Amino acid sequence: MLSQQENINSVFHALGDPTRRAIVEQLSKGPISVSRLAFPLEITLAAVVQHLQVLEKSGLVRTEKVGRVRTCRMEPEGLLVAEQWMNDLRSAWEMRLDRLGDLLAEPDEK
Amino acid sequence: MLSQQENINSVFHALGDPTRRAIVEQLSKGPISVSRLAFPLEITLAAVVQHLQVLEKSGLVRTEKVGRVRTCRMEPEGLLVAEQWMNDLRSAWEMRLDRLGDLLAEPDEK
DNA sequence: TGAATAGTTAAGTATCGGCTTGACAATCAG
DNA sequence: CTGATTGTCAAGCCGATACTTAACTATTCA
Repeated sequence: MLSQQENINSVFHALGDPTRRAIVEQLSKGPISVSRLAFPLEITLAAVVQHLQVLEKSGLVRTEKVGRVRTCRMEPEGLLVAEQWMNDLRSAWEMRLDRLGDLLAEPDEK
Repeated sequence: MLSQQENINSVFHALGDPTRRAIVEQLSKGPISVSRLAFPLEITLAAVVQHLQVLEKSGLVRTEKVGRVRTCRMEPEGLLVAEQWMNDLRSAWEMRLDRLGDLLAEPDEK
């Protein structure tokens, strides 16, 4: 089981690579097999499989093999940790601005 | 000038590193100098400066030097491209689900 | 002026990450 | 069974990157 910190790390690390972002963009349009995923990317199947392993460990993608074809789907829940991290960051930033604003508005409050 | 794609890439790449995320977390609490930023990170000043260069090029951080101290601030606008990318991804995913739902609800529509 | 503070820059190192190749396994179609 | 499709695994290559060290600059302060 991944700790929260490790999970955040794996998600941002996964999204840091443009090829992997292209993969999840494709998956957002619907499930697809590994080889059909590979085709427009112009890299080998093996490379795509490696990207998929990274994405799967991060929880952004789920895959399932039936017969000889592995079908890949986006896992929207996986995005949550990243979205949450950014929201928290913004909140901290804005809370600080608010406190600053209060101080400026009421400089001589008791 | 960075293209949109290059910008998305630089932001996600910047956030892919845990030390850099720690830096922007610290900056969300307010501006701070480079050496005060470095202290809890347990790496050299030089390393922190390098991270700051990455963050600055991505637009997530702005720095300004006055006298001999460089003050670093978070640039919340920089987050927008990443937030936008995630929103677009979710939208695509949900639009697809909607169309799927329509098909199931009205299987014999003209 | 001299010493301390704060940061910069360049060079080198070592690890990581993305990719390929090539050999292999499993499934399906004829 | 044979051959084609689809994917897997292991090894290695190589460029990117996180980090250090060390020499240097600029500013502040006593």
